[in-house]
Amino acid sequence: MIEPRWLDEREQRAWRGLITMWTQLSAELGRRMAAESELSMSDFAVLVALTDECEARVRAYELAEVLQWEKSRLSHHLSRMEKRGLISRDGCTEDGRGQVVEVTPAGKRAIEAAAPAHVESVRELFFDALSVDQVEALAAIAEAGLARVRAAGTPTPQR
Amino acid sequence: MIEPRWLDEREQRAWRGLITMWTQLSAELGRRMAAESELSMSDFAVLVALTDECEARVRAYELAEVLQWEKSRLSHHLSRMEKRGLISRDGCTEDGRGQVVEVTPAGKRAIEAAAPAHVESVRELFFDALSVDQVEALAAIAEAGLARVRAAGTPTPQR
DNA sequence: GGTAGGTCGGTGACATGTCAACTACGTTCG
DNA sequence: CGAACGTAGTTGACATGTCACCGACCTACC
Repeated sequence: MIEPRWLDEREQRAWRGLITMWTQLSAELGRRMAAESELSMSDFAVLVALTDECEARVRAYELAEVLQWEKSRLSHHLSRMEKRGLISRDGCTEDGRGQVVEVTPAGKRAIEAAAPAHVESVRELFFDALSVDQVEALAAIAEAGLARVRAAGTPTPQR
Repeated sequence: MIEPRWLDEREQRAWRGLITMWTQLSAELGRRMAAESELSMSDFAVLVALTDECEARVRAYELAEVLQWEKSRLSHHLSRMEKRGLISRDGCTEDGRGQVVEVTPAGKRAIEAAAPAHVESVRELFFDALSVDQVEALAAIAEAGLARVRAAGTPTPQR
């Protein structure tokens, strides 16, 4: 067995730092979101995706694409959100297999109520700690990393 | 209601990029770890924490501290790992409330078998995409962000 | 001694995410 | 047409994580 290329000290710092930072940050954002609204981070992500689109009605597979979620996860989550009245689903006329997802008025109200505080939190907990250069660097790092994962990752999980 | 300070385009790019990159990266690392060993990423994290310590026997609250996990999560996870024979727990003689956690030989074998491939994956999927400067920048960003979250975050979740 | 309050850890109910399998429909090509 | 294969989405079993709460123990302080 070949001795693996262990992480050097610098990489170790970056890697463990990234893990801990992300874990803590997303946990805290989630707690705040839950405390101040009736939404979880996942609910929020779905509503953002639905609201971002120009079209009000979005095909489920497009949603999965945008969110980069497994179709199964999306299906389960949409069921829960539908039960809570945040979104609605209807069969698709052009494609008998398809489902079309739409935000309900209640869903729209929910995200509009939650968004401002969430953005504030993201700033307070993260961006306020960074310089403009660091933000720029982070964007580049994220893009490079993502490209790498996409290239090397599992050919097709259950999208 | 004050108009919130929405994210500008640069921040948006960094933020969404970070979310997607991290989600995909950790998912792929998890899939690989699961495919090539009997461990999940969480199991691995626990074993690393236990193995990193100079002492072979570690108090549970120390583990929670190092991992930055809620005590409840740790307790559940240790139960599962104990059932699978990866770790063992014993009452602590100095403190009647305490538990002392220890890696079993099977646990040691498991992490030693899993670690090389995991490091390779982390390199292949992430660090190989970054320059030395970017790694340095990332470490700084992670540290700045973490410090901010720690400072502003919820005073005491259930650690 | 005793009691108030903090700390360590566990438990149960529940929310969420994953995988594998399945149904139903669409597409291609003989 | 129709068989074979691909795609959209759902389902159920299960692993994991969270919250609220409990119980045992420790530490001060009277």
